[in-house]
Amino acid sequence: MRLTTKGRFAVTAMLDLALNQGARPVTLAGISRRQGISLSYLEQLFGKLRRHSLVDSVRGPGGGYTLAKQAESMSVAEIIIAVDEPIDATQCGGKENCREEGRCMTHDLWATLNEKMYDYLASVKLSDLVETHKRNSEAAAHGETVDVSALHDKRRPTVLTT
Amino acid sequence: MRLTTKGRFAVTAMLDLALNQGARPVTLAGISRRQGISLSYLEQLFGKLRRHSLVDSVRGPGGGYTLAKQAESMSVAEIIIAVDEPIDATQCGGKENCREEGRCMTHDLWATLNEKMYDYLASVKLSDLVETHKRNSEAAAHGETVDVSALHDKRRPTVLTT
DNA sequence: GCCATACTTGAGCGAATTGTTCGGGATTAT
DNA sequence: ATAATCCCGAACAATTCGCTCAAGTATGGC
Repeated sequence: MRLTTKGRFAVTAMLDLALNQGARPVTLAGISRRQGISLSYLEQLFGKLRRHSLVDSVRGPGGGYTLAKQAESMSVAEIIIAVDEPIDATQCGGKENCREEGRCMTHDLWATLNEKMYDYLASVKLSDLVETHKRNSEAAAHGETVDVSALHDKRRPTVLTT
Repeated sequence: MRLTTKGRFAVTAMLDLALNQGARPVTLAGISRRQGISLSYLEQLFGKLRRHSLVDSVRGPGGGYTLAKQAESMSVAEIIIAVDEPIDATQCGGKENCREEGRCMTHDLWATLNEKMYDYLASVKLSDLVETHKRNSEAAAHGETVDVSALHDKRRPTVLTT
C-alpha cells in the first residue's frame, strides 16, 4: 500500500459518486464542482477506476459514471490500489535496496505491515463512508457541531500525505 | 500518515541500528554498506531522527549512532513520522481540496482512517521487528526456507510504495 | 442530420519528492 | 596531526502530482 493524496482524491470522488447516485449517471463535471478537483485530473483517475472495473461509464448526453458494484462490496483499499499504479512488484524495489546475502532484511517485514494495513483498508467499505458522512451531515443540519478539530493536529499534524 | 519508501528506508536503517547495537555506536557507513542505502541519504534521515530524539549521535572516531530509547518503546509510527515532514497541518491540504460549504467532505473521514493506521503502526515496536528478524534468520540458518513469497504479489503487487 | 453533452485520450507543464553525488565543514580518539 | 565520524548544504536526474490545453468519440434530444 502506498498512501498519497492521489488515493485520497480517488476515495473522495468515489464517495461523491456514491452519495449522488440516482437514476442517472453522475458526471465528472458535477464531482469536479462539488469536490473542487480539476476535471482533467478526475478524468485520469476515473480512467483507471474504469479499467479496474470499479465504475461503469455511459457516454453522450445524460451520461456519466456509475458504481460498477454495490457500495457495500467496494473497499477503500480497492480504490486506492486502482489509482496507485502497481509499480515494481519485482523484489525489494528492483534496484539495490536489497542486500545482505540476497535477501532484503525488511522484505518480509514490510510485507507483513503492508498486509495489516491492507486488511484494514479492505475492511472499510464505500458504504461505510456513505453512512458516516450522512450521519455527520445530519448532525450538522440539526445545528450540532461536528467536532472534527479533535482529530487534527493533536498527535500528528500530518493528516495523511499532502 | 503518509507511506512512502522514505519511511521504509528509515525503518530499515533503525532496524539495522537495533540489530547491530553493542558496546560502540553504529556508524552510518556500516548501515550504508549492509543495507545498500547511500551514505548521504542516511545522513539526511538520521538528522531528522536525531532532531526527533529517536537516536543519539557520538562524533569522532569510534562514534556513530545509538538508539535514544529502548527498542521496546520505539514504534514504527514514530520513525515514519520523524522522517516524513509535518507538512501542511492547515486544514485539508491547505489549497482547495476542501469545498462544500467550508468543510471538506472527507476531512473527518480521512482523519479517522489515518488514526486507525497510526494506531496500528504505533502498536508495532522496533523490538518486535528485531525479534521477527532474528526468528527468521535463525530459521534460515537451520536450513529451513523462510517462505516469503506467499506474502508477495498475491493480492497486491504494490508491496508498499517503491 | 445537427448539435450539445459527456466520456476518452494524450501532450505537456510547474511544483514537489526521491535518492544520489559532491564538497565542504566540525568534533574527537588515537 | 591525522583520520574517522558526524554534520550541513547545494545541486542533480528521475519520478510523481495535479493541472491546463487540445483534441478526439459516442449519443441523446431537437
